[in-house]
Amino acid sequence: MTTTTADSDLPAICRVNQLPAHVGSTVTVQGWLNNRRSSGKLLFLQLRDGSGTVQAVLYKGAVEDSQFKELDALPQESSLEIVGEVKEDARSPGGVELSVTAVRVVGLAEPYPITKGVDTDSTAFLMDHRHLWLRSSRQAATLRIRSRVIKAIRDFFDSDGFTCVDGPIFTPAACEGTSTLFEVDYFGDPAYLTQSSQLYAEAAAMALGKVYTFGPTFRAEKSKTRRHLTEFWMVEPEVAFARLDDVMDLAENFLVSIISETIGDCRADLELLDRDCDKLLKMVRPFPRISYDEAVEMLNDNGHPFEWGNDFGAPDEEVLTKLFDKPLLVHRFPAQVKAFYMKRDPDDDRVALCVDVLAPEGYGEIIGGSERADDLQFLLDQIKAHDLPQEAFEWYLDLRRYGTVPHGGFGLGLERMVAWLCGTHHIRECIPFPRMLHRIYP
RNA sequence: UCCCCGGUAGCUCAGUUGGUUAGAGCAUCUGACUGUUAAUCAGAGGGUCGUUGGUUCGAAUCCAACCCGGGGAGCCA
Repeated sequence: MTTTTADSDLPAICRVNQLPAHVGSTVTVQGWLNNRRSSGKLLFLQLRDGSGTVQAVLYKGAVEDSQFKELDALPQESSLEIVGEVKEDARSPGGVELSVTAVRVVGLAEPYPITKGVDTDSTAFLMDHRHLWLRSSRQAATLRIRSRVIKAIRDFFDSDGFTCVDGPIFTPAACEGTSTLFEVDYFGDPAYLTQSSQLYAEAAAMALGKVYTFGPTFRAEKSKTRRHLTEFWMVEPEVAFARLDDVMDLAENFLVSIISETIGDCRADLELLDRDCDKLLKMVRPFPRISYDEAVEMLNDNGHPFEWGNDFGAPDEEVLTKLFDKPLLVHRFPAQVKAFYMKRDPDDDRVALCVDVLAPEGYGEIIGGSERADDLQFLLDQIKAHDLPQEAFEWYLDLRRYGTVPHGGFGLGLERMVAWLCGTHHIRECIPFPRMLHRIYP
């Protein structure tokens, strides 16, 4: 419980989720009117404060008749300070309720657009009202889980000797073509919003050993699927002297840590979202690891013809992930479908030392990582073969000129991770204000 | 960029051989009710049927173009 400052005449303020500890006390609850029901001389005000909702019971006569009448007609989402005694009552949702002695209307609301008939099928309407939709219980729960996932991510790396070194948002040149980059005017020259901090993370790893970057990422792809945003958050660890097996171990430990940490603190929110936490807690090490070659074989064995050399599409991933009940690690893809900076497998020059982590239940690729090419001449050849401007990469090539070492890392898409954890169908609900094709408001 | 679906009240939707004044639930407004749980009950207001053009005596309904949105593919995290 905290004490008030501005309105010190009111009893101590209590958040809704703390009310059970204050049965018998008179407290103030600050929040918004979630719902209202009346029964003649009896009025039920359901108040939401971000930590939960509580039912406040008001008898006619407890306040002046004129105020009772005003409260009996109060629009949804009006903001209130309610003073009342905390009482246990089995008839109240949540077990405790407020027996009201005073109410202050802080802000009278206009008729609220999101009404009972609006459900999650009304996508365009809810997206246009995203700023209000956040007030619904499912959206608020999702954002609390997102916040906890972010903390779990930072805690995992911070407690394992990693240094957080965020990459720049403005970048000078494309690392993989400009078609998927957002161009901005940078004092007369073109610049681009970052679509990965990986190259910068590699530079930082040569200075600090173990680093991670965490920030927004921008992709100008015109993707319209439940797995895509044009602006999303990505965490990218990078470790000097790490080999592909180390990268896969790190990814596994990382995912298990996020799941257990988040469930530890957010079980109620996950259950509100109808997510089966026990099922998630079965995601323990080791995760299945298969090579691309084995994956191709599995696809063909399961009546899903697939030719070696192609990248997996969403339907291919679905077939593969349905064969397992844990995240699936697929490693050593054909180099031709992967980025120029990935190291080749010394045992098979056709494949790259890379790994994709595919989440179960159709959430797709949540992690992509690799061991990086550490040989200067190989990178020079790759840049030429990919038709990239070498001068833009001189700084990156310097990392191979001045004490090159094996190293690797991966990137995890935050919203895809949160969507999988929450069981949310579309990742747009897993970021406060999603940016998509056709969507930049609010 | 390609494929599929849609656009009727603030919201969700119904509305076909083309035919009076376009309906329902929720929301809003008015009233009733001393334990409601998405409260209930009675009444009221609320519409450029996405836009433009065409066919027709007559179009929400049929045709065309366009606009907007949704789902998926590709690409990716």
